[in-house]
Order: sequence, then C-alpha cells, then structure tokens
Amino acid sequence: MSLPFNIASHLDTSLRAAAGQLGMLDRGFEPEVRVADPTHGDFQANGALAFAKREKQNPRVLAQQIVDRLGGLAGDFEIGLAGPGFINFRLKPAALLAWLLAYDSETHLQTGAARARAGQKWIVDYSSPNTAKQMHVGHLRSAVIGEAICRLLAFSGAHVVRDNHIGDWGTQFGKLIWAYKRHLDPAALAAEPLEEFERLYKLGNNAAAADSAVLTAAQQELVRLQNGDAGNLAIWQKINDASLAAFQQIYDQLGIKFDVTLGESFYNDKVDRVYRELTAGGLAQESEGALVVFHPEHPRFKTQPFIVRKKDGASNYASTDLATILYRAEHFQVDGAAYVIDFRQSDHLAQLFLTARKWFEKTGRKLPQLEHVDFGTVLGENNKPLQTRDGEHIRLKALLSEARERAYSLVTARSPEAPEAERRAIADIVGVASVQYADLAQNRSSDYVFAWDKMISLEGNTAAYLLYAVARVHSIFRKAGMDVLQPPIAGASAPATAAEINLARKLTQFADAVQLATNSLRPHYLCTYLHELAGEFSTFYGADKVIVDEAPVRARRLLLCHRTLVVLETGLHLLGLRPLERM
RNA sequence: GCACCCGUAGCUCAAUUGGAUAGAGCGCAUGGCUACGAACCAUGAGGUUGGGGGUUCGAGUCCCUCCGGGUGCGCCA
Repeated sequence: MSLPFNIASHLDTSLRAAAGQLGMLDRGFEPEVRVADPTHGDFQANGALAFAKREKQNPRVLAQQIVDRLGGLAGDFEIGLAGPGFINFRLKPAALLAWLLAYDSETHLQTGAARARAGQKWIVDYSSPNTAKQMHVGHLRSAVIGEAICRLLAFSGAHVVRDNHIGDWGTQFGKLIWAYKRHLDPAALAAEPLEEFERLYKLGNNAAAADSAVLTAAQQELVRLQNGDAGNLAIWQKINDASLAAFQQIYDQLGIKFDVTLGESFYNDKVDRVYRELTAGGLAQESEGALVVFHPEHPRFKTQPFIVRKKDGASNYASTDLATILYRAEHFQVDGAAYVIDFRQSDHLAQLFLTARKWFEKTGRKLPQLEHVDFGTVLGENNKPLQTRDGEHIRLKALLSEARERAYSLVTARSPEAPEAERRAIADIVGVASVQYADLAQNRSSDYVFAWDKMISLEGNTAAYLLYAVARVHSIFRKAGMDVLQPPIAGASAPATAAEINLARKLTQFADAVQLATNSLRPHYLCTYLHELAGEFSTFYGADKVIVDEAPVRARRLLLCHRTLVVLETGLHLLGLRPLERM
C-alpha cells in the first residue's frame, strides 16, 4: 500500500483508529501529529500527553497501548516511544521511495492536496487600492500576501473568487471632477493618467482651500455625481477605467488577475437594505444624528460606535462593507471570506464582523467564516514607515522598476557573457520575485524592514536562493542531455546516503507545509519550508554526485533532483513567483 | 485615559498555536572549485526568549505585574 500525499493526516487517521479501540476517542483524544525534529524521527504524535494529563493516567503506558495497535503502519514506519510519551515515526527508505515515485508532478501534488478543501468556496478581498491615485508601497503587502493566499486556498481544493474591492466612491471625486473640467491636459492623460489625476486632485484641493467658492463648486460636482449626472458619471468612469488599467500593469508583474472588481460604488444601491435590517432588528440606533451600532458586551465597542450611516445621511465604508458581506453570502454563496487588510483596521473589522454576526443571526442567515488577514507595516531602514527622502509615498511602479534594475546589475556582474535580452529576462523575474518573497517570507503579523541589500543580495532566505536551486537542477539535466520532463528514473533504488534521506524526508513534508500555510493563512510557513528544502538540496548536491555510472544510484539521485524541482516550482507558483531555468 | 499588537543571538527573523537540547540567514572565524552552476557547501563561536511573579509533568507561547516600542479610539477609507 502506497502512502497518501499527506502523511501526517495518514498518521492522524491511524492514531484515531487505535485510540478508538481503546475507547479514548469519545473522551476527546487528539493525536496531535506534527513534523518532528530529525533527531527524533520524521513525524511525532504528542496527543497521549495531554490526554493522560486530563485522565490522570500514565502517559507512557497510554502511548504504548496506542503503539501496540499501530501494526498497520509497521510496513512504512519505524515506530518508537520516547520521553514522557511521545510517539515517533520514521519513514523507512522504501516508503520514502514509494512516496517520491507517486508524487511526480505539480498536478499530482495538487490532486493530493485538493482533498483538504474540496467543495469550499472562498472569496479573498485584497489589494483594494483607491482609484485616481497611484499604488504605493503601502499597497504591496495586501497584493502579494493576498495572491499567495488565493493560490494556497485554490491548491487545497477551494473555489476561490479574487475580489478587488477598490475605493472608487470617495469624496475626493468632487474636487477631482471640478479640476478635470477646467484644467485637464489631454496629452498627459494619454501618457500617464494617474499622474494627471493626482495633479488635478492637488490642484482642486489647493483651489478649494484657497477659495470657498471653489469648495462649494466641488461639493456640487460630488452631489451631481451621486445623483447620477451623466457628464460627471462619464468622467468618473473614465478615471476608474484608466486607474484600473494602470493597476493592471502592476498586477501583471506580480502575477495577479482578479475575477471581479466590485468596489464601493457597486454597493451604493445596496446600503439602504442594511440600514433597514439593522434598524428593524434593533441592532442600530440613532446617536448624534448618525446611525450607529454598539456592542454592550464588548469592553470597547460598548462605547466606541460603529457608524453605519453618517449624520448627513451618506454611507461610509462601514455601510458598504456590511452590504458587501451580504452580497458575498447571497450572490457568491461563499463559505469564507478573507480580508487582506492592514492591522490598523483591526477595530473596524472586529466591529464589522461582530455586527454582521448579530445581523445574520437576527435575519436567520448563515454567516460565512470571516477572517481578517492582517499584516504589519513596511518600514524603512530607520524603522519608520517606508517613504522617499522628501516624505512621499514610494510608488509601487518605481519600486518594482528599481528591483528589476538592481537585479539586472547583479546578473550582469555575475554573467557578463550572457546576451543582454537574457540578462533582462532573468533580472525581471529575480527582481520582482525578491520583493515578493521578502514580503511573504516573514510572518505577516509583524512589521518588516524593507532592505534592498537583504532581499536582492541573493543570500539567505531569499527568492534567489530558491531560484538558484531550481536553476541548478535544470542545469544537471541540461548538461547530461536529459529531458527534465522525462527523467530517466527507472530502476531507482531507495534513498541511502544521509543527504539523500534528508532530502527525501523533506520532500514528503511538503503537504504539511502547504496545510499549515493554508489553514493559518500565513504563507511564510511555506517559505520557510521551501528554504529548508532548497538547503537540503544544496547539501545533497555538494555531497553526492548525481551523474554517476552505477545505474540504480544515478536513477535515484535523478529522481530526487526531479522531485525537488517539482516541489520547488510548485511552491514558487503557490507564492505567486515565476521560476526560471537559468540565472 | 481606554484597548490591541510587538519585545527571541551583534543584525534580520523562525519556532506547526502548551511539547523533547529555542532554530535559520546575515555578519565573524576556519576549510572546500581539474566533480553535474562557489549566487554554493562544511565546521565553529554567539541566548537568563525585556525584568519579576504565577499556572503544570512541561512555558518563547497561557495569566498577573512592571519597563520599552508601535497602532487604533464618531461621522476618511
């Protein structure tokens, strides 16, 4: 019997069966299987300890009773008992070989992984910039982390809807339209539309500040827009279209393609229902002229209101966010929604989710699982939010160009003999991947310091280290005149050297890394894994020559190389990075 | 004032959510290219996990309390 894709779940199942025979299952036994330190084994089960503690039994005796009922695993694992009651599992070389033979492509890895969330539907709300403004460094993390999360969820079998919840209905449009009508430079609009919109907005803003007549005129433009004035709507539409086209240039570099772009304007006609239902349900109340929701049971939200309608009657982002949840539940019928948004909006989202829960309860609806995927700030090397020297936001477009340029200098220094076009192509991938990876590799909850040297110096836990490992595998096949798509692995013997075994066992842990990253919505777990895998490969590469005369040895080493390639490339795809064959 | 997040090696960060001797990378020291890519590998030094108390078989992780940093708190999103 061959091992399934996810070995940890396989062990979990067997342990539950054994515990069931002992009558432990209905008393809350949890196997707690996890990847183990190599000194102990490949996987370990800790569940006997917690269970014995609760039941006031001897954990070691308990663990032994479980082990005695794991006979079915004896073919694939060496099973041991250690310490106060840890159960250790070490894969036998033949089992490692069998797993490697079975999972031979990204498709088959995905088939294995896709059981976890088959039938689920998730919507991921990420990027979500404001229109009429350029994307800046503050938009980087949501886009990069959000895309990785989409890919992880999809890989795990979920149907994923990528939603760009753009800010396309702000009060800024009054001043912008006022200026647009009077000061538009058509040539600038054609060349760099967002530059032109920003110039116009500043112009309108300054004029309104200096002259109250202009301010009034701008406010009237906004009212006209909101009342459906055809001319203003056309301008508004043009601004949004141009903005989205400019955003897409960034998204193309980051490998992002949205399924839907449903911004705030989309929910304009859907907020009245929110007001009605919240009021009818007794959840919302008038306060200082506004419609607000309090949460008496909450230490802070009992006094900090959730303002769902402003005193002037207008909606705000609380109203549209509530309407958005309803739309996602009714129209998309999602099981879950992930909001990839800055940690500074934690209060807003907590109030939003709390309000939605009560609202859905009152109205008898099923609330999707709502997750705030928060992340910290991108800091400069002075530990302050990253800015240009004159205190402006750093534009994403410029940041990505600089990444490509820096990578180009490096590639040129390393490989001056390569053709210009090839160096450019490599640099485009390495540069952007470095930025993405630097963001993903760190636990999203904390701030991170943006340091060019660290991310493109190509050492340590960086994109380049992973890409280098990929390039070296390709190189082995290329030099040996073999087709990497048809690796000659027939007759491969089981992993035998220390480096081979360490690499093989690391490969089998891919499933666990994906599951951990997906369930916690934290891509850095996958990054850590891929870095460790690339490290095991480098060690193996240095220790054991692949192209040797002895056929079974050569075949098994080619097998390891090929599977390393498949897992690394699959992992890079999951993070939203593009692999390359040479660098 | 109230609330939330953070504090781990000189630096940047992990630690599978309470598990085994707290691990990586950078930097530092030493060694390795006539071996498939040295953008690499091997070995080594480096820690009172901000301080103190508590919970238990077991705490970087949970609770309390100080210290230090960040963020949010009625009509921007």
